[in-house]
Amino acid sequence: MSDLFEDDLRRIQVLIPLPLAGPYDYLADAGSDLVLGSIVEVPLGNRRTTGVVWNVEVPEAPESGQVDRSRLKPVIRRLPVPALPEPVIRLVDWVASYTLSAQGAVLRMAISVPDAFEPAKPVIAYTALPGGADAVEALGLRITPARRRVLDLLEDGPPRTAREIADETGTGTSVVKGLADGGGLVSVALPADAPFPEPDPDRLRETPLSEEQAEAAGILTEAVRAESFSTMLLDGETGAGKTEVYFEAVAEALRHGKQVLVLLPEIALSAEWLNRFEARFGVRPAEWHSDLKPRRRRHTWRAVAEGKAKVLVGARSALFLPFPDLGLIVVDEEHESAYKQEEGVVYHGRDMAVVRANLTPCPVVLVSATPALESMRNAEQGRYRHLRLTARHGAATLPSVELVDLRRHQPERGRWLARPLLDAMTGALEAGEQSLVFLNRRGYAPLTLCRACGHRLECPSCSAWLVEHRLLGKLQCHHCGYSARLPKACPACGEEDSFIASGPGVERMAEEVAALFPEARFQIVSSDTLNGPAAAAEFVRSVRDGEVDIILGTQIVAKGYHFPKLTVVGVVDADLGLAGGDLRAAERTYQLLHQVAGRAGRAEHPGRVLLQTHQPENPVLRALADWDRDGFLAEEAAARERQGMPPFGRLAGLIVSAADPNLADMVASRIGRAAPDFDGVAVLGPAPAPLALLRGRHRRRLLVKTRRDINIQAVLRDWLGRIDIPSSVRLTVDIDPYSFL
DNA sequence: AGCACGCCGACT
DNA sequence: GTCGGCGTGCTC
Repeated sequence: MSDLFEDDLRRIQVLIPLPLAGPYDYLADAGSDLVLGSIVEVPLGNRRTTGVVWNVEVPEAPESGQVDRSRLKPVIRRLPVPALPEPVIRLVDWVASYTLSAQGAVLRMAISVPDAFEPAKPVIAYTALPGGADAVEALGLRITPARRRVLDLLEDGPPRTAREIADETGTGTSVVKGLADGGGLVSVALPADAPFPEPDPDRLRETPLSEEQAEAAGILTEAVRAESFSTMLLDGETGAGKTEVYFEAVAEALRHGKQVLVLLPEIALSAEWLNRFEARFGVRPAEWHSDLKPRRRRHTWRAVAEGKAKVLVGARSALFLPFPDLGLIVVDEEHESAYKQEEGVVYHGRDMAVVRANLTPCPVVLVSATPALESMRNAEQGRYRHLRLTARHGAATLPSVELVDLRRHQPERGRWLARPLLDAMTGALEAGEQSLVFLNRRGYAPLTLCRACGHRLECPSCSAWLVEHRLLGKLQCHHCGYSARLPKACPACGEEDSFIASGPGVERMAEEVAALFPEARFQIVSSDTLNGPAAAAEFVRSVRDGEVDIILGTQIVAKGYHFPKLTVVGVVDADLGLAGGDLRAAERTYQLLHQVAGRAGRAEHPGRVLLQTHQPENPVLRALADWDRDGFLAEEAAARERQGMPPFGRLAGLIVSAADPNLADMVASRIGRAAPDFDGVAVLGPAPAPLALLRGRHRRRLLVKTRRDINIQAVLRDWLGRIDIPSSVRLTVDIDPYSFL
C-alpha cells in the first residue's frame, strides 16, 4: 500500500449492533462526510452489516493493543439517514456501562429497524383508464369476468394497490398485473408513507383545568420552556386529572417546535389514552411498540429521526429512538414493573428515561397514583419536584375499602367467594350496577394433580406447575411456550381420569359466578381473552353499554379503564402477591390492589371494595383499608433502610444458567468463591434461583448488596472480569433487580 | 447475530 | 470412504 493511499484514509470507530463489548476500527476517506452518529454499512467477516460511527478521531497507537492498521477494512458507504443524535450515543454508552451489557447489544435496541436506512420504495397503485372497459378493450385486452370486477371496482374511489384490488375483487394479483402490463390500468406511485399529521397544541379544551391542575400544569410548562433537565413527579389519584395536566406540557413543547416522548407500560391497551390524545390534539400520535408491522416501524423510526413525528407514545424501547429535538419525556404509570426489561439488556425504562432527559437535556415527568418507593424518596430528597393533585373529578369520592377475614367468613368447600363479597355483588346486581371480581391468576387452575397418587403436572423445561386453561382445552406453562393436552392417564401411576384441579384461576371463578348468579352476564378478562387493541376496545364498549354485570379479571383490568357503573370490586385473594421473599412484594401488592380498588365508583355512584384475606393485620392490607398510601410507603421505606435495601443500598442479581446443572453449579460456586470481601459489600448465595429450571436451563443466583456510596458496577466488573466462564454458561447481571425470579 | 471451522455417526 | 450433526469461536 502506498503512503499516498494511506494518508487519504483515517481510522474511525464503528459500533455494530451485535453483542460486542466495544466499537471496531475501520478506515474512512479523509474527505468523507462521516460524523459521530453516522449510520454506515461496513464489512464484517464475509458479510456486510450496519453500524454507527462512534468516534471519528482515533489516533494511531501501535503499542496499545489497537488492531493493526493493516487489518482494517474500509467503510462501504454512509446510509442516507440522519446521523444518530449525540444524546442517543451517550445514552447507549451510559446504559451499557450501568447495566454491564455489551455496547453493541444496547445499540441494537436503537437501530434494530430492518431496512429503515434505505429510501422507502414507492408503492404502486392503480386507477381506471379514462373511457372504462371500452378503452381497455380497444387496447386489445379481453374483458374476462375477473378483469370486469377489477375495472368496476376502480370506476370510483381512490387508487388501490394490487393487493387491495385482489382482496376486494376475490381475484389474484396476477389479474391486476396482467391488466396493468397490457396498459389497461393507470399506475400511480403513492407517496411511500403518509406523513404524520401535526398535533395542534391549541385545540380547544373541553373542560378547563381546576386551580390545582392549572398550578401543576404551569410548573410543567415552565420546565418545558427552560429547555433544561429537571425531573417532576406528578402524583395524584386516578381521576384527579393527571393526563390533562401533562397534556399541557406536551402542548407547550409543541408550541416550541419540540418533540415529545410519552412512555406507557402497555401500549396495546392504551386505546383509551389514544382517544384522549386525539380529542385534545386533533390527531393521533405516532406509536412505538413490539407488535408494529415492519413497514410501520420503519416509517415511524424515520419520521422520528427526521423530526417529522412530533409526539410519539411508546413502550420502554421507544427511549432509544433517534429524536433530534426532544423537548419533553413523560413516563406514565411510572411505578409499573413492565418498565423493567428482564431479558437481554436488563434495564429499567423509567430510570433510563431520566438519564435520556438528562443527556438531551429536557424535562421528564413521572406520573403515577402510586409512585414507586424510589421515586417518592427522590421527591422527598428534593431531587424530583413533587406535584400533587388531591381532588378527584366531579362528584366521585374514594371507594370504601373493607377487609374480609377469610378465617371468619369461610367460603363453602370448593368455592372462593365469601359471604360479604357475595352480598355486595348481589346488591350491585339488584341495583343494575356492575361488579369486578379480581384474581391475578390466568386460566382455570394453577395446579393439576392426580387424585390417586398426588402427582403434580409440571412443565418439562421449567420448575413450574402447568396451568390448566379450560377455554383452550390445554395445559400451559406461563414461563415458556410449552403447551399440552390434559393426559388421559397419570404419567406417574397410570390411573385414568384421575386429575383434579387445585386452586382457582379466573376461568374457575367464572364457573362459580355462573353457579351463584345464574341470571348475571359475566365476562372473563385476562391476557388470554384480551389479546389486542380491538378486543380491548370491544371489552370497554360492552361494559360501558351495560352488557356485562360481572367482570372476572386479572391484573389486565387494573389499569386505565373507567366504568361508571362499576361499584363493587372484590379481590379474591389479596394475599396472593405477598408470599415469597421478594424485595418488592409488599410494594407491588399495594400498588396493584390500590389500582384495582380505584376501579370502583368513579362516577356519581360510591364504590365498595372488598379484599378477601387470611391476614387482615398485615400492614399492606391495613394501609389499603385505610387508603393510607403515604403511611404504607413510609413504613416500607423504614424497613428497607434497616436492611440496607434499595433505595438505601444498591442491589444486583447474578443469574448463572446452563443446560447442564453441574456446570451451572460449578460456575456459580466459582463466582461465589471469588467474591470480593470488603466493607460495604455483601454477597448472598449462590443458591438455586426461584425458577431453578427455566426453558430447559438450570439457574443459580447470587445477590450482591452494597452500600449506596459504593460503585456496584465497578465492583462487579473487577470481580466478574477475572472469572473464566465457559461459553455454554450464561451469566446475566441484573442491576436494581425488580423481581427475584 | 451469522458463519466457518472442527471433530464424531449413518449413508450413496 | 464421504455427508453432516451442532459445539466453539471470531468478526475491525
